[in-house]
Amino acid sequence: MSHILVRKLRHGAELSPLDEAALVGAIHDGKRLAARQTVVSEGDRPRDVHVILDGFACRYKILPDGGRQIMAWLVPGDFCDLHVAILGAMDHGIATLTPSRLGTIPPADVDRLSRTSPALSRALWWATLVDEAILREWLVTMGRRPADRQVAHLFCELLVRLQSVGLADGNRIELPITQGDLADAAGLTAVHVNRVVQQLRADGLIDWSDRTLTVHDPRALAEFADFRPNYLHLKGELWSGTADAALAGK
Amino acid sequence: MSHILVRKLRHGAELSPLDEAALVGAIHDGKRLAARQTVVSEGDRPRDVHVILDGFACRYKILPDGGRQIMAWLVPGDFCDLHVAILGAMDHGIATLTPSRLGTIPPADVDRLSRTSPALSRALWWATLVDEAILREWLVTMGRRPADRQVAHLFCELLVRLQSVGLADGNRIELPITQGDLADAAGLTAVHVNRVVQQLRADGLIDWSDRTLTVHDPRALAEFADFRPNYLHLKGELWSGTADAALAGK
DNA sequence: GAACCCGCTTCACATAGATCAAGGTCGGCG
DNA sequence: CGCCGACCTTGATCTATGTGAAGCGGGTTC
Repeated sequence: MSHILVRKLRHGAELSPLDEAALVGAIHDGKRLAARQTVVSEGDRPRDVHVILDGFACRYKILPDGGRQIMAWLVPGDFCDLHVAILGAMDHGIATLTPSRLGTIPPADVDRLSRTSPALSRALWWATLVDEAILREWLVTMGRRPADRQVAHLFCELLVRLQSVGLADGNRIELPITQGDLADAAGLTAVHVNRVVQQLRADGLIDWSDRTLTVHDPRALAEFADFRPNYLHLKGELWSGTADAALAGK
Repeated sequence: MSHILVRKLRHGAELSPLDEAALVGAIHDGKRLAARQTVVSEGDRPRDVHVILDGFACRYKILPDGGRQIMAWLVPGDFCDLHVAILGAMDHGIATLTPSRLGTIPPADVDRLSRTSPALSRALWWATLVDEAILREWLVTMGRRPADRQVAHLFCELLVRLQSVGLADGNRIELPITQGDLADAAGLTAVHVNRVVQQLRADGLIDWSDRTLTVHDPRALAEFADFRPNYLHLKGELWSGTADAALAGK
């Protein structure tokens, strides 16, 4: 099976075998980290670009009162800091949520690859723009959707994202994060997330136990959450027939 | 005075006079739009790239219940849809908030410029990455900050962004948007935004009348809002001495 | 200059979600 | 093998913000 990063980026551009080989060749097998370890801190200027090869991590900021807001899940295939070189210092931190394996790529190689291959250049742009699109959708969710829809929406997104890189077993994914983590991402309280999750379970929409999330009926959950995967800009007809099609026909 | 787009992008890269001329030369003077007009709709694949030359616009999504979430302010110098070509269809809409003037750039020219000039390429990346950083900060604000801080934070950000492109008169900016618009951006209600704005006025932090926002003491407002401009990744020492410096010394 | 409309303001009341607090369960570690 | 620390669960109560409704002022239209 192909490299996780290749599986992801194929959604963003048509990569030639040469592109794929060059990309994989640039990845240095990096460190393993335990759960809840800092990968990069706010203010850092990391030397290398990090890629998640295995495990879950997140982007976050800490507030003066000690609160934490998670602004993105980083799952296998995701870049942590593709373009720090351009921005200078990190404006947020990155930490693992579960034991993880990270790869690194020297920034010079990133530059070279994207100058050499139009397809890779496009793929890297695509990955960045999708990250941005996800942020926009999270903003909508936090701003305008009630807590239960919000949590359901996060579940839908995670399912699709993991499916898109071949890390799902049907409608079941490994989701070894904590309800507290989920709360920090949703802008809710752990207590309230707990109540919401239990309701989703009681409604037969999901099962979440043994670090495994099972979505019994993805279309029903998507309907409930008002989840439309268009913002993930994936190739292929993931979940064809969801509200996505409804929008297209509008 | 130089072109608004140049003034903005100079924060992202060292542009040579040639770069600047090439960039400005690529901009076609576009249409004028009244307030509250759609520029691009969700699902569109706009032919040209749009730049705001004058006025205020926003990115937004509409929810099934009719609610609107604004996900970004677009002010003069901002790109509306720099990379639709890569993503395919727009996953959100763009609309003017005030009467505006838009420029357009053919996507082929964008490609050419960024292939030809490393500095321009970097500047375009920078603009995109800053948009993303702003989204992250908004997420933090919506998730973890109370309504009054949230509104104050938006004011701080707007002030700095407009200052950075020379559109502020000291600590005063033209802010011809509606309290309802502000509410749609903050994920609040117009009623509640009204209460909060009045409180900020009563506390002597701001004045907002005649479509003009005056920040009496930027450092005090920033302190109140927990605003640190680092995420805007601007050149120069805007507001040096704010909490930003505190973080650096941490 | 009357009629309107839009945005601002205020008030009374409702509620989603926060907060505080107390168990309970389970896996890891001494 | 028993303790301890994370995490989950539940309950009671509080509060920030939403909802619904009404009035007001200024600018625009006819």
